[in-house]
Amino acid sequence: MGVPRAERRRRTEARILDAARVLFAELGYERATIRGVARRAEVDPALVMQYFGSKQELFQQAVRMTPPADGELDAEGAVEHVLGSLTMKLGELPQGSLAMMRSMLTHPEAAASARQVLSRQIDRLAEAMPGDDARLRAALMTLTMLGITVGHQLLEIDELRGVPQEELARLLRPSLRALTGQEVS
Amino acid sequence: MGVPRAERRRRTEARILDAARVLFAELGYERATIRGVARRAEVDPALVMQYFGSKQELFQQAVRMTPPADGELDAEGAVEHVLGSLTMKLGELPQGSLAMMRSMLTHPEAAASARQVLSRQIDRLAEAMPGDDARLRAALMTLTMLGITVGHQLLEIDELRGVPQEELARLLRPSLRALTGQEVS
DNA sequence: GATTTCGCTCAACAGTCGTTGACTCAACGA
DNA sequence: TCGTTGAGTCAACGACTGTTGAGCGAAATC
Repeated sequence: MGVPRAERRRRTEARILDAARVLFAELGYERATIRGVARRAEVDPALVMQYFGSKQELFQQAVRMTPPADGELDAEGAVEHVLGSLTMKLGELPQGSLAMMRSMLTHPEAAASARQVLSRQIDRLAEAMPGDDARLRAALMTLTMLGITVGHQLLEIDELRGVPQEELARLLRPSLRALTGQEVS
Repeated sequence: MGVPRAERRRRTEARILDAARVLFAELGYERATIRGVARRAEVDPALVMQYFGSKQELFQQAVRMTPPADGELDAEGAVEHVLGSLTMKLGELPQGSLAMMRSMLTHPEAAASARQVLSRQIDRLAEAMPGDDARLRAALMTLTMLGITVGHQLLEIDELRGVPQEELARLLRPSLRALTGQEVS
């Protein structure tokens, strides 16, 4: 089989990264082992080290993702933007995001990464919202979605199993809208 | 000093349990070690095993808590009940709850325990809410609070740091109320 | 006061983990 | 064709973990 060396290398590296994402997402940073990743990628554990240097760097590479391009939003667009992230999440939330979320409570590096992602989202929402406590309300919106995503994707709460994303969006829209508007004392 | 044997035993056991709760809450199940718990309780690691049998049982004992007694609730009381759990949580959320939450995404046993606690809360809220999708809306309310608690207590999101609980309750009340009421198609 | 009980410690075992260095062998460039 | 590079493997090290059994010494029992 005439597979060039560079190509082979790229494929194996990708296979390792995919395996790492799956295991980190399923088990979290601690329980996922280099040996397990290697076994799933059909590769020797030492090769994982040779390519990624350490378990820590493997995790960072597996979790790294491109931040979504941002445009301007108004208050109403903010609600739909948050609900949109829900829609994406209920479909095929990227394995890397799941890996980050799975470990964010127990692995310091994952926690830092999660804080950064959430902070970016909060910034974006706050710009679109009136009032001086806009950041606080934006944070509450973001954490609301975090809770629902955690409950659905990671804890697999029964009540959310198999509920179509449109219905969730429909139920959540008034609730999120209430966090957007400026209250009257 | 004449401290009776039974009393001494009880004190040491309590010291170990307290240490376990703190470490499980700070580090999660995996990173918290029997040796670490023993060191913090100023005791030999073997004693922890002798008293609790295994790390798993130590965790269960540390996390076990008495479910709050439940009375009747109406739809409006449900919102205040959820907000009340927030109030408690922002003050001195018991170390055992923090330990459970910290590990719920990475430790299967903690996940099961969390599901049970959340399920109980969902049941309680659903009874107080009208409509056939009451359980779903109750789940969304519960997960909303979970997200905010996680963000505040475990991820320590900057935006929530030092915000008085009354203001959080004030901002969240309309949002939660929107999840309670029956929508008109 | 002698004996038993038991809270507690000490030292070690077995397993798993991340990580490393020496090695094999096929693809590559001259 | 020959030497070189580099993808990939093998076996092992050292550290850390949960867990165990033997033993010590003071409190309890008679």
